[in-house]
Amino acid sequence: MSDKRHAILDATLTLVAQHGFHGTSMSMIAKAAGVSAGIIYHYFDSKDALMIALYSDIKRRLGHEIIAGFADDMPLRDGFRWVMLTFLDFYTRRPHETAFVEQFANSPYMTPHLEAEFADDYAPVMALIERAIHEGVLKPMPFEMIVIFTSDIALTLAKKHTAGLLVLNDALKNLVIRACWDALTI
Amino acid sequence: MSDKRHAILDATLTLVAQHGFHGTSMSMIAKAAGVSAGIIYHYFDSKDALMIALYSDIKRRLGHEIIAGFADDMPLRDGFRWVMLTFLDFYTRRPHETAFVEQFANSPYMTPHLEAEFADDYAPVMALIERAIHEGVLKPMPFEMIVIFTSDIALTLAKKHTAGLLVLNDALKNLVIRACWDALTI
Amino acid sequence: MSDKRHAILDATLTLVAQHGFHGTSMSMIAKAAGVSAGIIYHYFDSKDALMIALYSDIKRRLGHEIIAGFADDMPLRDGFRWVMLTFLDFYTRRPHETAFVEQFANSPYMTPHLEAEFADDYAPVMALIERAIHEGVLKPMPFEMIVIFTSDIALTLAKKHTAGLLVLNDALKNLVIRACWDALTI
Amino acid sequence: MSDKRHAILDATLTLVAQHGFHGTSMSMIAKAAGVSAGIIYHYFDSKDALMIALYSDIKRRLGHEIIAGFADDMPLRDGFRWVMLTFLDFYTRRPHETAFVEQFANSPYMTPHLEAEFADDYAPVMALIERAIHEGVLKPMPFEMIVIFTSDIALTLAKKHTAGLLVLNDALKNLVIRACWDALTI
DNA sequence: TATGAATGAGATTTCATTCAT
DNA sequence: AATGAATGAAATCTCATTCAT
Repeated sequence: MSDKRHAILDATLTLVAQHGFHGTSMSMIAKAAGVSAGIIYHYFDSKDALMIALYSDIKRRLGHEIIAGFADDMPLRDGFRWVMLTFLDFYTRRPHETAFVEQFANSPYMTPHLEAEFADDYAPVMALIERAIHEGVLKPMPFEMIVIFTSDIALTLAKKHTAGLLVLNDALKNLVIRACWDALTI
Repeated sequence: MSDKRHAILDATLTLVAQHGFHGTSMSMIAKAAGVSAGIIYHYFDSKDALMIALYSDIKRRLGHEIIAGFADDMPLRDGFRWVMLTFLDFYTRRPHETAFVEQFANSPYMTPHLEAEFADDYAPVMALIERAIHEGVLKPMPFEMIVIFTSDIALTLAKKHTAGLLVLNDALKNLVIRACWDALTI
Repeated sequence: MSDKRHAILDATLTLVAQHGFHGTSMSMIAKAAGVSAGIIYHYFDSKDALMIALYSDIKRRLGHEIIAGFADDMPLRDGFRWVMLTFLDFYTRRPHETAFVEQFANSPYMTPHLEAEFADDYAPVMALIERAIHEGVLKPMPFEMIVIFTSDIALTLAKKHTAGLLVLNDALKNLVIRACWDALTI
Repeated sequence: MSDKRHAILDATLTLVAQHGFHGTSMSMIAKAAGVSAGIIYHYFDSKDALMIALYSDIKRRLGHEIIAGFADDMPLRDGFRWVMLTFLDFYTRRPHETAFVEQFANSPYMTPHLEAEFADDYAPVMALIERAIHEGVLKPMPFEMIVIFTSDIALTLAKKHTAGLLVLNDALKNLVIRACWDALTI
């Protein structure tokens, strides 16, 4: 991928995290990326398309980080722990990405159709969940409840950490992972 | 409070829930509220002030709904259940308010200073939590963890219900309340 | 109609006649009309809508000038002469309107649907033509041929007069009116 | 002439006929012609120069078609008929060229100086007209009147044919040729 | 209180043209 | 002779806010 495209995405991420979608103009992005305003439209069709591309990018990277530590025959509990730690890690180490994702997810940009595009990137996680259901480890509950007690909790927690409302040390990580495991399993 | 002020807040709520902050202009609000564009500035200093006023309004109303069912000498578990049910109810019955609050909370409008203003409206809940800590019922954890396993979980769940990703029936409500109680208590 | 709306239409007419659609920017129009750029969008939805409104305006005014001299029981030949003289007069006395109409008619703005909107303004002329057909004065020919040998010829002639390619004096007017009458009648 | 130059002119013709000057960008032309945007500037100095070159091209081709059927000693009436038929043919068979010429002729591109450049291409027609004047066949009238009752009428008629407003069959062609001959001759 | 015309800055986007390769 | 990324000015249009009435 071209250097310039990357610089544009990078500048967008930082600026939106700080100023929001509304507060981030295309000329601000151009200036921060060190490119001309016009060239952004060579790489992205519109401001909206740029935002969507950036969201996709982040989701994909997060998916890769999760998959990276996966083994097919991992014990369920280890898999769950790895997923939670990766989420917590990503969301705390990358506050800009996290802020962007949160804004995006609660904006009119977000559509179910878009979300479906990342299925491949999270396939191993899905496989893990299906294995857990099959082995009768999980309480019977809708799939989205599992999302809540993994990704959503991790995101919320990391945001509060970044905001300085709590300190996400190892003890708290363990506490949350344990709490969520207890919440999900029989 | 004047009828017009109320109409403006109402129109703003609906429009922002549908189109986002960015997609909601003052003239759209004026038209939807059936008032002139100029008069909005009689009731609110600026667009930002209007948004902040609306957020305060919603938070206050939510606080009142929670307090309404409170008794000082309520058993802890009953108090917890009431709080959870009220959150779940409010967030599912009022999807516009919920969407607005979520967008607001993840936007540059939000400041810790602002959040502190609602302390009074949630005082009885705080008292309940302090009683629980004092009685040694809760696991030792930062205060914000308690927020996560009550308000934040309820909000996330209600959003998924509104989005049609799951159905929040009584069984699921009980399941979540139980899971969160288990997560928080020793 | 408001003064400002009129000033905008007036400025647009002059500028487009001189510089063409492409060469006439909204800010040029605003400056020439002595208004701010934004207010144009209070009166017209878009640049296109402004151009279409101006075209309609001119067509309507031309229609009124023609109708003004009409009597229902006019001899056909007098009616024809009046129509031709009015066209020639309008197109020579109003070179800006003429240049604008010509550009508009040969641009993508023009649609059959739009043209149909002026039927009412030219109804008496249509009635005259129908009377001529009914009385068997005209050669059998498509309606548009009649347009060619009246309006279109007059426009072309006036343009050449304005361009200095010929001088449209009374003698030439009579010659053309006679030539067109001969072309159309049996 | 190079293939690429030809492809560029061809693409420009089609696009301008459909979208107008304003609606036709250099990159649209490049894509339609299957060349890079930059190379257009190797063949033409600017967008304006390209448009002018295309106009010249069309006028020259039309001139050639007319001359092709000419004999110096042709009877006047046959010459006139040939000229009219060629105009009608060209303008109906080549609607893109016709639309382009019309737009161009009514745009700021057009200058008398430019028009004078085609004198050579239409020299035999001019000779025919001079012969007609010399032989006393024509009514005394300005030269441009002759243009109106030949080229301009043919163009207008063909445009209406292309627009579906009338059908230009042999009968109508003969009617028009006769009408114009009558209009011009004593 | 209330209107809505008016402002003017600024937003997104387009596009003719250039230039390193 | 050819590419297409890059520029930067300018275009259209929006919008929070003001103000005469």
